[in-house]
Amino acid sequence: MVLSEPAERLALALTEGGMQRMTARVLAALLFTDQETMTAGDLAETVGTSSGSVSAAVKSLTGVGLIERVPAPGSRREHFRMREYAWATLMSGQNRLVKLMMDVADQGIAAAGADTPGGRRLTEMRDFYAYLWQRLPELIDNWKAARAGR
Amino acid sequence: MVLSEPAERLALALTEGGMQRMTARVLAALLFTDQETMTAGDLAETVGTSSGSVSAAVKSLTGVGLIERVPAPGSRREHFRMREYAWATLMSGQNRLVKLMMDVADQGIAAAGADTPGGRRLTEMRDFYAYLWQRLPELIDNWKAARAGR
DNA sequence: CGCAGATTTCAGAGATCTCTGAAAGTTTAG
DNA sequence: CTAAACTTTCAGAGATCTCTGAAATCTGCG
Repeated sequence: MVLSEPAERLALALTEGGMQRMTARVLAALLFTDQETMTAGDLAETVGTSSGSVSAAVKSLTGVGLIERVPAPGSRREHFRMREYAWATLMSGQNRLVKLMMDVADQGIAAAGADTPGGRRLTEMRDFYAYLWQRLPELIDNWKAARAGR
Repeated sequence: MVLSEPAERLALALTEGGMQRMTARVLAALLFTDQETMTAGDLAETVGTSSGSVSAAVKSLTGVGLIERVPAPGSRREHFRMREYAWATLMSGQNRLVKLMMDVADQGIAAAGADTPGGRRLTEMRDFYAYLWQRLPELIDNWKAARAGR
């Protein structure tokens, strides 16, 4: 078993968004598979990589909430699958960056003084990210609500 | 002249968001300066880097619309400054990635078939990014409108 | 308790990316 | 047109990141 060409293309897109290459390929495998869940062995075979890389990838993907371990009674292997709302979760994670931008802008204003040319530029920056920080969660919640209500 | 500590911190945040280190530091210099504009020489001195790195950085920043060349009559040097709505522009640029995700998901559905387990996962993905693709531009336009109306 | 299968860790090889500095190119004043 | 000031390009050094594979660890069955 090997990753299909569309799966590789999707992995590449995730990589552009900042995800590690192998992590993205493992996620693509879990997204495209026709099975309900995949074991670490399945993933290594599909992606064509070492067990070590798969271990690192599932650790990272589990950490950000994109996939989950599935209890598999009677098997000694771990099973994984994508979580519900994985993409909304991924987007929410990006929100951490928005907060960071807001914070560094605030620190800059404090250091430079609001009434300097630099302070004015930083204020525009801070206001923009504060706006996003308020609106992005609403946007994502609306999506979840719309989806749940179908 | 050297980059202040808050400026370095801001550059680091931009780096986390995917911007090159030197590019981020040049942008931070233009953001924090008390001058109206800076020349390539100013930037090299402030950031403490080579002329080559500054050249690459301003090329990249100009390309994505974050800064602009300012005509400077009577000077043989180029002057740069941050553009208005730079942060909104940066955000709009990220939208390209949203579109890409939508497209690769669509290609996946076409390849896998909508009625397979993989196809269903891909459909959820496609729908989510299609939603963002519609909503993010609205969000940014609203910001611009609110800002212009002050 | 001990073993077999499965997973995780980690050091080092290899690949990739970034930065520098010098040479080439460009622009404007004289 | 020439020269001086400034900017851009680019090859290679250096730094950083990623992946592999083998050893160590873990898990659950007999």
